[in-house]
Amino acid sequence: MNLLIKGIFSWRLFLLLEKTTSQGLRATGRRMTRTRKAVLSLLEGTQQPLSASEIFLQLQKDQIAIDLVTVYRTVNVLKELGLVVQLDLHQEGQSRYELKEGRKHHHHIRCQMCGKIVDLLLCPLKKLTKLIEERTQFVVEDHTLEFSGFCPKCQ
Amino acid sequence: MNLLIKGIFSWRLFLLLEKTTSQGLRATGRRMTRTRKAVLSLLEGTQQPLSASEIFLQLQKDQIAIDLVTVYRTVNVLKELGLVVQLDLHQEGQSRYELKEGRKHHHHIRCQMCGKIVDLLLCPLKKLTKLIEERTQFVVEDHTLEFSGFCPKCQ
DNA sequence: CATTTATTGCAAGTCTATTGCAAGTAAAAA
DNA sequence: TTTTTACTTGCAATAGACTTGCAATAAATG
Repeated sequence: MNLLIKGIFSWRLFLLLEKTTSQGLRATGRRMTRTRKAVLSLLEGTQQPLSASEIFLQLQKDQIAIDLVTVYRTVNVLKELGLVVQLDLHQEGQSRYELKEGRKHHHHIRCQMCGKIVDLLLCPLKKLTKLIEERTQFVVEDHTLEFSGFCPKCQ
Repeated sequence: MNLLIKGIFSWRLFLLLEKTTSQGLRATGRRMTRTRKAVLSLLEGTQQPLSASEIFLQLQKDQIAIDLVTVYRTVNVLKELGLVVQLDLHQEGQSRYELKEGRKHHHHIRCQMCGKIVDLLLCPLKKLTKLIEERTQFVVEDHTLEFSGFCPKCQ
């Protein structure tokens, strides 16, 4: 398996690709391809959640030719496999994607000025979920929580 | 002022239009028009938050001809005036609008099956906001919180 | 009721994302 | 290794939500 995407080797990336191939793709009759490796590699090496067009542009910079359509299809496959989380942040008009692999459930805060996104490593909603289920008679499956404001640089 | 939209008179609607005109529109050099009355009237009489196209279609049913573009412009004006809140619910791909007038800050739960949206008359995030400001050094301006799951009918 | 200028409708455009299909290619079978 | 199978990709076209330009319309004011 060719791991030398962009000429950079990462042990974490190797494990991620291995696991994705054997437990994710192969198990669902899918294949590990050049483009899927490239997208996984990029997401693995990036802090901020990326949009489809950002992934497209970054890979273009890295001399990896992938159609934008393929980026959309790829992140959707990775989402189905549970490897990637899709974020629909308020007032962004586009989705962002981040690796879920090995990360705890968390939320985000976004700067209204520069768009910087920072992880919030907390979730205060477990108790609240029960209360809501009692009050509304819904079965709660998911929640989204997002803060926005001004980051230190933009205040 | 013609209040007889759809031939139905409502005292609450009368007060809303009066207040909107004098304190909102007039104060910002804007005008109370047939279309703004119609949109306000519809939102005032609806429980669920409505999307632009839903507003458009409902007004068409009510024999009130308003262009979809005008609906978008109208809800944006009402949003600027602070009379309407824009909701960008997860996985909906479109914004919804609800009257803010006279309502407390609240959040929503949405059925993943039928799309029904129910108000949650609570907000557990006041204390959390301070903690987040301390941890991230952001100044928090806003937050969004949304639950999803299955409503009683769809379970 | 005439004037001023905000507002509307229509057409066209933007942006994000999806779909159909022929060509390309990874993985299994021979 | 070669062949076969069918999953993937790129390209073009399309869909859907929303915006913009502009001429025509219609509120508000004197």
